[in-house]
Amino acid sequence: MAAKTPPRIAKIPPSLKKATPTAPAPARHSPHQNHLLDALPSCDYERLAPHLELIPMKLGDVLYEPGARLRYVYFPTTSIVSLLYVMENGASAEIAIVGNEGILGISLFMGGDSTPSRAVVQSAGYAFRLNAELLKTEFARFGPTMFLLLRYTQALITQMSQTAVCNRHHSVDQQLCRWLLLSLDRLSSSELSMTQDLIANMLGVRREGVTEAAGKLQDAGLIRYRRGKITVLDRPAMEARSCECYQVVKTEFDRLLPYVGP
Amino acid sequence: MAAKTPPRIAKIPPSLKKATPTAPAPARHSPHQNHLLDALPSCDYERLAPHLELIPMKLGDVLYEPGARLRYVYFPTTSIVSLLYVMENGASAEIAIVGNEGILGISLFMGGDSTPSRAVVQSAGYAFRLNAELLKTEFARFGPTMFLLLRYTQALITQMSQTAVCNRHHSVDQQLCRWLLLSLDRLSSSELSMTQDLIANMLGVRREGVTEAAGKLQDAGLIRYRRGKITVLDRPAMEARSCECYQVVKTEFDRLLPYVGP
DNA sequence: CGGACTCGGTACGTTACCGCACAAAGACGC
DNA sequence: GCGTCTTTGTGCGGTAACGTACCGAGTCCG
Repeated sequence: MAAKTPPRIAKIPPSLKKATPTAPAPARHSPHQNHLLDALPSCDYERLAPHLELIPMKLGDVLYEPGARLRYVYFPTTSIVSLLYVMENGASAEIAIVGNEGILGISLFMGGDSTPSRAVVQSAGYAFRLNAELLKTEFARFGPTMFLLLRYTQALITQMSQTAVCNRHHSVDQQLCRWLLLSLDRLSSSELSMTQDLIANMLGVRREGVTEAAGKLQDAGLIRYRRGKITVLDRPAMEARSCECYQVVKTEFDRLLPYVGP
Repeated sequence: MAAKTPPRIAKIPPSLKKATPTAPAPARHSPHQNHLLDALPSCDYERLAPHLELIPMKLGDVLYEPGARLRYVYFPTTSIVSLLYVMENGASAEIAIVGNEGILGISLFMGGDSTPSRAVVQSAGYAFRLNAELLKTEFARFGPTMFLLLRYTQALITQMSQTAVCNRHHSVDQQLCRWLLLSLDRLSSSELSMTQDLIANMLGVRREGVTEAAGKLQDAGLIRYRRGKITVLDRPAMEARSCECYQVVKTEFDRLLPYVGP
């Protein structure tokens, strides 16, 4: 395979893009829906709060491109964003998922100002946006916010590492379970708006492979699949089918960011 | 495969362990052989220098186990260390390589105190060891050392991400080239002491797969392989055969840590 | 120098996933 | 309500990597 491998690009499915409502009423939105923001000590939070802007995140939106200088960081509330690596030949693979437990743009405070990865909205919703300079300033106070961000980064590293191992050793079936569970944890509902093609791009496998794996799950009564909507019916069974990678990542997040408790 | 996959554990090959000399004379060793230490501003360096201990690193030594509290950090000079994830069934895969360009134990200052990964010496040599508390203290001065460590961590994240993508999309042939090049960059010579079995464990593939891939490289005149010794004969050709992952990682390291120049 | 062990090479059937091609079913716009 | 487009389902041949088994060559050690 490899060099010959064609596209497999994360194209934006136009139908879903419209189908997905631009998300629930922003009225109910509070920065506290993002666990990271919620965990800030109040004095740090007060400083940042006035500068947080609520932003709608549409499916397929690209928050940043490889190498581009970051101008904002994002704290998702109801949206989910994927960190993707896109290769020269267009093939892609997801390396991490970021939702209401985290922040997008860690390379800003890590010192890189940019990353070789691309951030794409994988599930529509909202996020709070913050100017890059303001976050850098806050980070440079060397207070609780800094340590929180670093702990989050460490958790993200775990997720990336586990993805690497999972890509090497686990079947598409198992990976699909892991992926669905990770996504589910970052949403309030048990329904995902997501085409199989999109999932395939995230996992870096063929669309047909996802169709087959999802078919098995549906036959087993674990999920219901209907044209871009997945409903998870039996979560415990999903966890049993998933590879250990899901639990490892979840455990490490809980350990490093204990406040995230549901 | 997956669940059924048996061992593939990084067992310590006893023969190589002895074969490899306990490394060159420590006399010539200086902390400046580690690029990270070398890049410290002199006032920071002076503070740490008295506490750096030169430690021999034998092939197969485990510097830390998953979940264990870190007591030291290590700055390799002539040794190379692999970060491995070992799975429940014993299967393993490398997620990053650390040599004289870096440091082992980043989770210490990232706030985790431990990682789910295991660090194994992959190429014998030396490293400077520093007490964990001392590094933490230095980090907490929020000076140049901190920013340097964070930039290194960002580079390491890139390496891990690229490994994830590489595991998904590239052939064993390509991955072997990438791996050899990354290892070579962290040594002064063009010869590696390394059994094919060990390489297979790092890449998370079968030993026979490595035999075959290495055979092709040897037939093409790019390397010479003789019982645990690989000599790279034609580096440019290796780079051409490798997947883009090698260059991506190298470029990002150079960007974030420009002083590392050879 | 000879036996034990390690390491590398080779062979063979099996499997998971790939690439391609095409058909059926659902959603949407007019 | 009809045509169009998107999404999902299915089938088929090809292939890279797997698991297993075995053997020869190199190395070590008594």
